[in-house]
Amino acid sequence: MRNRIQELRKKRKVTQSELAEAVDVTRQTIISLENGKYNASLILAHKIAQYFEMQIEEIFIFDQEGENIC
Amino acid sequence: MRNRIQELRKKRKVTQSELAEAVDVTRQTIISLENGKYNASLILAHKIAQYFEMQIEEIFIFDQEGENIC
DNA sequence: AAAAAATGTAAAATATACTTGACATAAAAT
DNA sequence: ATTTTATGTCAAGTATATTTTACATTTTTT
Repeated sequence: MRNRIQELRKKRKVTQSELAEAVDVTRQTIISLENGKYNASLILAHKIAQYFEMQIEEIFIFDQEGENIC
Repeated sequence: MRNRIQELRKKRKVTQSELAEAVDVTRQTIISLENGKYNASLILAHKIAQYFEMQIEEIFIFDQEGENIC
């Protein structure tokens, strides 16, 4: 699963700190999400989607149906 | 945050075990989600949404903007 | 009414999301 | 060129999601 956070954030010229504060998490969390360290929780995903005024599915991309790693 | 899993599941006459298997989690997880014990992860929310052929936001309801408990 | 299927509870274990703090480097501003 | 602002890394700690197992209760089927 990948996400378009960094892309959207830069497009709107918003800083990691600003986004972090807006959605009420640490800057560290934003960094980790942008760099694919882990996935956002549903609540955080929702807050981020609201911030960008988009649907969750437009920001978080769940490619190839079978999400298998094997 | 509440969800419509149980409602949708019953409407389609599908059992907890069946849904659990379909989205690849334990029956326990479905029970806990339906009974509001905790929130689904983003990936699970997505799998469930796909199962019901709906958008995540149509199934998981994030009421009153300020999600504050205080 | 008895058997079977579906739902629920509880607790311990593991996995993953998120925080905190301290420090390093890159980019932008003065 | 040097200060400031933005981005990144690392590690340890806390919180929350998910699994596993075993058992209890309710609902449905026969």
